[in-house]
Amino acid sequence: MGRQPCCDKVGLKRGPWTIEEDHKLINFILNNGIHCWRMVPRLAGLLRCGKSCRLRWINYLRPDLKRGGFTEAEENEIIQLHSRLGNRWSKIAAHFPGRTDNEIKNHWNTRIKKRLKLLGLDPVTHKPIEKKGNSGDKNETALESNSPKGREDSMEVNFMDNYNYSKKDSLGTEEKRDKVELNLEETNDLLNNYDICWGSLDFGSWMNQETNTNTTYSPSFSLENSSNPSVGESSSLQEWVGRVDSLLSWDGFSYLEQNIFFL
DNA sequence: AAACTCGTCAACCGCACGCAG
DNA sequence: ACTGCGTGCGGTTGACGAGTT
Repeated sequence: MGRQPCCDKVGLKRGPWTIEEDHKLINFILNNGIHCWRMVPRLAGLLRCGKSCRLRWINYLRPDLKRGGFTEAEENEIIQLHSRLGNRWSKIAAHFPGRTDNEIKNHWNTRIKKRLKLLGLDPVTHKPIEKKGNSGDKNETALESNSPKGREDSMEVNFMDNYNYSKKDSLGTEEKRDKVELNLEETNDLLNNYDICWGSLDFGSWMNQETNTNTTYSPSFSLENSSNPSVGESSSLQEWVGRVDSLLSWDGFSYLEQNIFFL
């Protein structure tokens, strides 16, 4: 007999999560921990499957998530780890506290892969791509280098620098570079705001206390072993939820506050 | 202004794995 | 050893916004 589906999909909601759903999930997990993902949606009053809840929590709602773009140092480390580990994203993510495997995978597929190709490196083998002399050859790199500028860049980059990116970006203009740096500044401002919100609560230690787990970061973060937050901690949890509310502009959900489990 | 293209990333799918019975 | 279940993982999809024509 075939394997049972992870959930009964009939009547379940799919697609992007609403703020209300997020709120419900966060409140439920903070109050009850996670003992069985399959039960979470039902107990939390969500029309989602357990898998979807797990994914949402791990990739987006987890309080210890690090937000914002990857730094160049992080990118370089990802590349080095990928050369050793291959597409084992969860293993790679284990080296980046606050980053998820999904995030790293996405970043790899959308950014790093292209940069490596521009550098003349095969993103799979991490070795220089052999130039195929035949004009008929149409590998991806060749296609991406179709533009004169693309070719120019790949020529001028010394790929044996081993992942030390050229000072110029793929477009090769200082103007573009300035733009990127500007955006980074904006991002940093945003991150600072995040730090203000998240940072005042020592979530790392709270998590460790709650989970009684090892001190090393696990990308497969789970509250499975956690007991319910004790009464003494509920105030800081409330504080956190309050901050989350303001952070995510959950103005429209104040009514939920009245129904929050631990109030 | 509309149509189209492209890049990004959240979310889904299905298989693999580990564990308990 | 086998089976069933819950979870983890990696590949893939599709919605959406930004940029371009």
